[in-house]
Amino acid sequence: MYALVDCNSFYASCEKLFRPDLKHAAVVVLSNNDGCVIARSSEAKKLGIPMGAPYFKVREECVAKQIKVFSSNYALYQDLSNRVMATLEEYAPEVDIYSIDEAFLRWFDMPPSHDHRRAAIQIKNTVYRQVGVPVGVGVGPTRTLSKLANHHAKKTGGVCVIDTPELLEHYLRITPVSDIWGIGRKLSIRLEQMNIRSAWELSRAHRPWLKKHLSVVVERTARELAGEVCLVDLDFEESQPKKQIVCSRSFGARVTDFITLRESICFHAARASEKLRKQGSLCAQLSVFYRTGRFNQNEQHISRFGTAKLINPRSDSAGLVDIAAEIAEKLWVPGYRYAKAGVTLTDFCPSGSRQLDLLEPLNPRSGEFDELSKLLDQINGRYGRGALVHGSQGINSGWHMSRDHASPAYTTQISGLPVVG
DNA sequence: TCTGGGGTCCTAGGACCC
DNA sequence: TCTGGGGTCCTAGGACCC
Repeated sequence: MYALVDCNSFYASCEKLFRPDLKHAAVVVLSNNDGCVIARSSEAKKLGIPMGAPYFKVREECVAKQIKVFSSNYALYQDLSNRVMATLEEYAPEVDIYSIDEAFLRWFDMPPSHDHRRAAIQIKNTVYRQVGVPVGVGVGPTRTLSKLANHHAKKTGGVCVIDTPELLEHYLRITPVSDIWGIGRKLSIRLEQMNIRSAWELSRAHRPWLKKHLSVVVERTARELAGEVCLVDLDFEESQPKKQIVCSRSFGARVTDFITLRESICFHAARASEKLRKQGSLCAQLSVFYRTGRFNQNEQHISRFGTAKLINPRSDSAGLVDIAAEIAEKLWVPGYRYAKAGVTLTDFCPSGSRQLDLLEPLNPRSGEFDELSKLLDQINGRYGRGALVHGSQGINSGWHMSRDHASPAYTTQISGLPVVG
């Protein structure tokens, strides 16, 4: 059996945790740059604040309804997430952390006397007691069914267990296809056109037909709904290294000059390479993009994207920042109000097994760059992120995001004055 | 005026191989 | 009039997830 544990309104719950005065208040949390609503406490949901709403459109409503608004504080959320996951690991040796606020547990051979419901309730209560974050627990014979159970747990007191054929049929019948994990907007429309409206109908649909007309993904989902395990359990073994690393941000204000834009690109490249080194990988491809805002009808839009393939895979900050800056320059088109920029690293290999190029002479200085990066990581590890940066990232650059409603760093330290390199 | 930031997997089609 | 039958690998784009 699988159990899916999911934190309720996670970011909003985190903000409430250190503000007992807000225990019963309506709280919303905004995305970076205070752009959209990305989390709502149950009280805020009841007051009708929609998920994903642009903040400027609901700002007045929030004031009128006395809803407390927070900018997102990811350092806080990650720290609390770690505490939740550590608690879960006491309960099941096999925990697959699926996102910042949810994890799958795998239960083997639970004796019939030990009922799943009791175990789920215990997990829910323990996390709340030890960390203070409310969670819901869904239990089922496949991951897809544990997700489905978790979805219904919100209406059944925080715990929902699917462990008999009768319960399985019941929950499948009352679940519309659009609520199934893996069935998004486009697929639900297509399934409904095919007269498949409930999870029950999908689980009974003709499999080869699903595979032919939709995809293997839908076919697997149908099997999982019927109770057949299809999703591989690789993730339970060890945490897998990422296959792609993206660092991007919207600007606090529109950017029109190349210098500022390049500073942001260098910043993202440095951060991406830091993440790359942290997971012990090298990358063989680096892409840069920047674009104007997507929503303003009255201005010209442009989107720039460029990629460099690296003959010798690498992970050093200096080199990757350089390459990113070079691409950014080639892509530059003046005269637009740019809204967002980012860097993507792909094509990874483990740093221990660097594949050298047969024809390219080995750069005798590449080792120095790696040493420099190591030093950079050590200094930033000790004095806080951003203590030592590349000059090309700029100082107090004009593109950084606004966070007008940030909560304090309750559990995490913020570094002191930046040292400039 | 102001609309997030990450990820994964699959597919189709093209280039190439024998 | 007639023009084989297999394969692999790579990439861009789309769908999905949180």
